[in-house]
Amino acid sequence: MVAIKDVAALAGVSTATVSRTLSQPDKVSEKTRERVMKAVEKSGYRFNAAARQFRRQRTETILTLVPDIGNPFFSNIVQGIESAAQASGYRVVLGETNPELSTEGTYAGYMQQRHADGAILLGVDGADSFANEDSSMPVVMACEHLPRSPFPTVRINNARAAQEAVAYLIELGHRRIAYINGPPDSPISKDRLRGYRKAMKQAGLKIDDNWIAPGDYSPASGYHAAKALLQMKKPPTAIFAISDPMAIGAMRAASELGVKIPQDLSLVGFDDIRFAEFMTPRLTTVHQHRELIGQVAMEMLVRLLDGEKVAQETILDHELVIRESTGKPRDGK
Amino acid sequence: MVAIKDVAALAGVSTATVSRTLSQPDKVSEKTRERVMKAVEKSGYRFNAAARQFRRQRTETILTLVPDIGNPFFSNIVQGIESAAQASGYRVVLGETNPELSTEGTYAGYMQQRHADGAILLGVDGADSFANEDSSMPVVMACEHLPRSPFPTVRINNARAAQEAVAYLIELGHRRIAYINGPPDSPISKDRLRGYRKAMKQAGLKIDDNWIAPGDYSPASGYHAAKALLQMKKPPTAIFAISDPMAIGAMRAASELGVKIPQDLSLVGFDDIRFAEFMTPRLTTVHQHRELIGQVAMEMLVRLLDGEKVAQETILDHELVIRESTGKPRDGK
DNA sequence: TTGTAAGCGTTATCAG
DNA sequence: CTGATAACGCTTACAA
Repeated sequence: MVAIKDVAALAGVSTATVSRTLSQPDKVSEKTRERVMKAVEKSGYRFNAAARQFRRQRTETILTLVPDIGNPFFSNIVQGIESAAQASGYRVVLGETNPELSTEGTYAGYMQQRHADGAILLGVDGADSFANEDSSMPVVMACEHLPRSPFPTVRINNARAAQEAVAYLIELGHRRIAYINGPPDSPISKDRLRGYRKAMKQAGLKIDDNWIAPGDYSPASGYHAAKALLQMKKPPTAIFAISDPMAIGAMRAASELGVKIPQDLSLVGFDDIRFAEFMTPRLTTVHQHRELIGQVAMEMLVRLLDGEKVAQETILDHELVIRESTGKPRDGK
Repeated sequence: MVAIKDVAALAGVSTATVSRTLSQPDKVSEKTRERVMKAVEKSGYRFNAAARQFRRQRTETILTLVPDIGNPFFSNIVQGIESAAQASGYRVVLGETNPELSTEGTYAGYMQQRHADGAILLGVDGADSFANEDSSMPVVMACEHLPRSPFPTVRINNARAAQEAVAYLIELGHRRIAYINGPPDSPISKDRLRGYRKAMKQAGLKIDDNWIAPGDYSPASGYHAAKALLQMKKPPTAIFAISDPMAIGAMRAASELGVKIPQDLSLVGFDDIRFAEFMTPRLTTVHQHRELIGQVAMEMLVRLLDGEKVAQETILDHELVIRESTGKPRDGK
């Protein structure tokens, strides 16, 4: 194995000089630099990243924990994280927290064992174990905030976004508005449900508990939820699904039941994934700046790693994007 | 910083014993183990992964290079890689090769600098730089094969899959069948195009060059391609798009032009992403076992890292999934 | 089963 | 600007 000392011998300099040439070329005279680089070439030297990480006690790696990489919403956030990480010289280790795919606790001891310098958690799955370890760990949460969490968070105002979406449906004239939920214990679901309830209440509308259908963000769950909703004796005239994949599932259910969107049913999604504007009808949804969320999260983490302070909560903008899946309800409905 | 030697002192054993207790607990007597574990607790010791990686000269990390994580096809493959990696004790570092997001060459020197023990390349982007370095590097390619590549590959038979899809359209009675391509220089596009040509030729059908529309796998590109295709004087009665996102874009284009699927236009996609079966009409497409591709790739890489031999080409099954977006052409067409 | 001790390859410090 | 040298914390022969 060719190491720095071999290059040093070949170039007739010290190991320190070789190291400097490689890491801080400007601290070395031009002549020396050339000689060293030539020796590097000739010797077939390959830098040993593990040795540097060991010596510096920094891995320049961050862990990103994602509930479901298959969901385009999360994968777009990961893209933002990855490009920001690249720009700051960090690597991204990816871990899925989805319990169906991931062995419980695989990543729990990850920070503990100093495999990574910091972590970004997309959603609260597994966040507890991080909080338990040592709350001074450099961890940033994205999308979702853990109540009383020690970790800075970047997200949109989920309650308000949901409220606006539902308010828009009400404004169109809808009174029976159903809601397809996410995992019921997740803060994100709770926030959005709160927004839904608030909008309904402000309009003086009663909520039938059966209108709140369970879901898990997947298209299949949206499909089943909508099927059930649309087959009620007095079905809702509008559905608000808190993820686009669920909304897409709901579109499918409506189509199978001969329910026309937006004539018979208005539908609003959440996230504005790439596919939303290609649906027929084009999907009305709440846009989140997905790449930006990832970028901001990574930038916050870098500041944390540099020992700087960051805001405990960073709230990014969202936008209700009105397209074609929403309209006025039919008369008499 | 609490290190093994501190734990050793506290437990009254040697550092070797502590190391063994942590890495190979069965090589240590029960009594000692307990004593050491207690000392670990008391001292607040945290394992130093970098030190182990350095000492062992193995990072237990693999690099996965993905053209576009935002494409559900790739992200599902990554899920397969990640879960297999977890099962084998490896970590996955994720890198995007998409030149719009990624700085050229960021990951080229990655193996060179021994940041990872091996790599999985999804698609050939950037594969050259790996081949240049040292062809003995543990690298597995997935989805796409590089002609004369030194790297083992796992993929489906793309040419045959495309041929079957087109043959099916021909069998339905279509004669004017258009094709939405991927990046023209990629082997995957070439293989599938070859399959398309072969099927057409076998049926004695001429191909109008204008039927081969450019695309890049994205829904937007499929949308534009289909728009152009459907506005020809004598438009095709069927379109074969070699990615589902492009097919979804094409559905949108058809809808805007009042072209009914499958009555006026049959449409076939490729990959069978999650959303395909939720489209209206449900999308006929070529199913690939996405998670499996990732898993197999990872398992091959593990064997490579263990010094075992692996097959140069592993061809997995695909299936033409016939749903509702395809049908007989209208009479006289 | 346990201990001793020699590294792994880099970087940081300090002196020249 | 360059050199000498001492770590960094762990693993692993080898010895006891």
